[in-house]
Amino acid sequence: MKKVRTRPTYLKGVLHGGLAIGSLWMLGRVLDARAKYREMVEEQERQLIIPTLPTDDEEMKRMKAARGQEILKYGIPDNGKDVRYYSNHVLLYDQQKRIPTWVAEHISANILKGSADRRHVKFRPDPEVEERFSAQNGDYWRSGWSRGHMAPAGDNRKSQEAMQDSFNLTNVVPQNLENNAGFWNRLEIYCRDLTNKFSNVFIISGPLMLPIVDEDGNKYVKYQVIGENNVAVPTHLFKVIIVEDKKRKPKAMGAFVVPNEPIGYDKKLTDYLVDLEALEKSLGVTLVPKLIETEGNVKNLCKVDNCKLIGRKEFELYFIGRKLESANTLHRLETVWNELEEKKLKPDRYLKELYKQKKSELTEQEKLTGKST
DNA sequence: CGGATTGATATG
DNA sequence: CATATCAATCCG
Repeated sequence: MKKVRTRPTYLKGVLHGGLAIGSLWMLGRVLDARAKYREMVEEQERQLIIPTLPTDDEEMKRMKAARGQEILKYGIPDNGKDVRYYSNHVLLYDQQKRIPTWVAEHISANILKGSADRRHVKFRPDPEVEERFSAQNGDYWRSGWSRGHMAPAGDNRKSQEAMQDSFNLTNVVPQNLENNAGFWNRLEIYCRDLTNKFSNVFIISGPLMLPIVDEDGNKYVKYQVIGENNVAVPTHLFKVIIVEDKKRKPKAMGAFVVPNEPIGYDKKLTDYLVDLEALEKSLGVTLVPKLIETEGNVKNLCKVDNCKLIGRKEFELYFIGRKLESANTLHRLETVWNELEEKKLKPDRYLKELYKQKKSELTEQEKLTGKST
């Protein structure tokens, strides 16, 4: 494009008529007018000429940033997607879906020790999230979906603060109850058991919305939303596990994607083993960017370990133990104890001992309250 | 360990 | 009065 430059008419007289010799006043006026003219031309150039693309990348960046500042005069749209830090977990929260995008944690045998109790803690909206972008307990109530921890309560017994943090709804997704209490629970127990074999275990968990092919042959991402706040129900859940050796080097990694539905004892964890790259692609997130650097040394978790979840009998014995521990009446204690026979389970020495101890404890207690009332 | 539901009580 | 909170009970 050619620049259009017109000579201002007010200068014509001066230039055509020549300078008035001896008139410094006039010379001053002329110089003044020329300066003014140059200024005007430059201004026209600034207005009319589209700047040529600078070859320098840095210059380009600078220009875009400067233009961006003008464009975003009224602020940068804010989706609140800053990484959020808590006592014992870190997460990215999705304000649109009202669930986390991912939740990261680190556990070790030492970190798992503790006595923080989930009975003294309640699910609550995350106080750090703007209310209109937050899920509420009411959204889950009678929805048919349970509130599933991503960073499990059982990984946060170290302190009551960590326990309470894990009950923030930013750490929760709508999860099938049977899945939550069953397969997913066993997966979480498996992760905790890994700390007996490996010094440190790093875990990232989160929800996934996978596309399905509909009758028309097209693909759709479809998910239910619950409650007034339209909390998104994930179609699947993922968990990435990294275990370290004693030198604190990454030893093995496993990525799993599990459907958000009941999963029975007939399924193995390895049935849900997936390629990390594929999971990341589907999620749109590079989950462990710094693991890539040492990828060559990181083995498949299920080859280093067997990726075997706790079995049915072991599992049922496990939570019967928990129930015996929490029994507060003799009647309750007996009810739980009778479950063993119903399920044809044989109590081990620990369970028998626990039962005996609890029985004498509760007998004593009920004698006392019986007398006082 | 992972949860929901219900009913009594407290509260504005 | 309706809603919030807690304790008790229950299930896999």
